[in-house]
Amino acid sequence: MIDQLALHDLISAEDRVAFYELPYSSRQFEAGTYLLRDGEITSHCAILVSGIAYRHKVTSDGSRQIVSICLPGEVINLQQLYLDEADNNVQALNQCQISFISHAALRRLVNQRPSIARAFFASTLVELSMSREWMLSIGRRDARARVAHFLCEIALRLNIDGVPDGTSYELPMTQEQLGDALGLTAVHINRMIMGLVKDNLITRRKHGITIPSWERLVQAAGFNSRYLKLNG
Amino acid sequence: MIDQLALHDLISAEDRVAFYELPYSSRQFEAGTYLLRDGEITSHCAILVSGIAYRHKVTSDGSRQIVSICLPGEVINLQQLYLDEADNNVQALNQCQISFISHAALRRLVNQRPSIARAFFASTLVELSMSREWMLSIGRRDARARVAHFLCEIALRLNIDGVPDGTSYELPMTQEQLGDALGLTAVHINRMIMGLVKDNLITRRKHGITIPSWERLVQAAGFNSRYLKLNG
DNA sequence: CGGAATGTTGAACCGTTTCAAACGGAGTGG
DNA sequence: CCACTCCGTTTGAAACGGTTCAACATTCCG
Repeated sequence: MIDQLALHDLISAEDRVAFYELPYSSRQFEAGTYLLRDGEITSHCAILVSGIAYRHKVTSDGSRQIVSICLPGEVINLQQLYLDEADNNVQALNQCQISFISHAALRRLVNQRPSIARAFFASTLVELSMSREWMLSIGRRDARARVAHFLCEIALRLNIDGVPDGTSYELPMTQEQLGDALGLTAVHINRMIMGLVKDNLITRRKHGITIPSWERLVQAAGFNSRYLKLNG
Repeated sequence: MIDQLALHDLISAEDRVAFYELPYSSRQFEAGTYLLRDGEITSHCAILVSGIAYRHKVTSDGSRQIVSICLPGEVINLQQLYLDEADNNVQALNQCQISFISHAALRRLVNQRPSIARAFFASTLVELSMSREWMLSIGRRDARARVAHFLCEIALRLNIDGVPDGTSYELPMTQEQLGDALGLTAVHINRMIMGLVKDNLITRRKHGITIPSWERLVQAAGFNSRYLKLNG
């Protein structure tokens, strides 16, 4: 099943059927395995059907920056459909199910069906928009707001219709990974999370996050959901 | 003239002609004027024909992050072709000439000509790739490497065939703007630039940057051009 | 159960910021 | 042509946010 592909509302029912009829294969990957490797040249597009993954890059002296979180429905390596080599890595955070569709088949479909091309284009534009907001976070928000903002973003992307007070979700990331995502140290992430818990902006159980008051967390984060383009 | 649109090599000669025949209008903008405003809904795509601009976002408490530099050939607001509202600002750094093409005309063309759709898609993917590297800079490189890396990127984007030693270019940015681009303070930018000059990694005259040794600057920056996808 | 990975806490340190003051160049008006 | 102002650059000193290192607690997992 590749139902979860976020084809937005831009795609017609007929085109959706055409998409679903493409031949594909499916595989499971354990937490920690690479779904895409820097330097790799792929022949298939990989769609994340279930699970969570992260995309990261590494500097020449070895420090790592996570540049995005991949949620179900996203094509992990759309870039390689038109640009040759991958310049980033994608790694599974928990058990991930991936569907593969050959570049050839997808290119053919995209050339024949403008509405599908448009859907891919739009999803890439949203990704670009998210990465701009991510830059704003890393560059200009202090550590506390950065963590809060990240938690807001994930909450909303997992609950696209809104985040009622008391919403909780699983965030299968270590504090080290959070640090790499937000340009901070694991130690400092820990202190910030502790702070958020102390101020009752979130509560935790293992990797489960609960948000008692969406409004207060949004306030602490300076979060504005507009950049996620959720409402078509 | 909208010749400079970076349509890559992906587009056929025939399609290029079709593109150039689209009706468009052209205008000049002074340094400092907004070419795109947060919240704006546009009916035309704007192509930067000459001049340099920057794209930025602002946090809820007013600090600014520049998220990309726009060079000639780029479509400034491609995002608004498929997503409604702009969520970022674009401002001219020097005198800019902009060509406008209506969304309607461009959509029609893109629907009819897959190779043009592909070119826009590819250029968006490159922009995404650049923004990922930018995140890596802001998140994980120290101030000196960040400045050096930025100077490398601009040098290479302006001289896509390579940067021979002694290359120089105009960078019409204040140190405050550089700070906003790199997530630093104007004061600290100044110290870092001073340091680069002292170590003879760059020389300056007003806003002109000269690179005596590309290799040494690349070394200081930890720069790898791969993410720019310059070679098709 | 035992060992490794992750989370927590404290203290010292350091890169960057902040604040403040001086400097230089470009443009303006007298 | 000089005096004045404005904006951006330069420099110094103090303060701060986040890092580093190190030790210990906890959870995870075979």
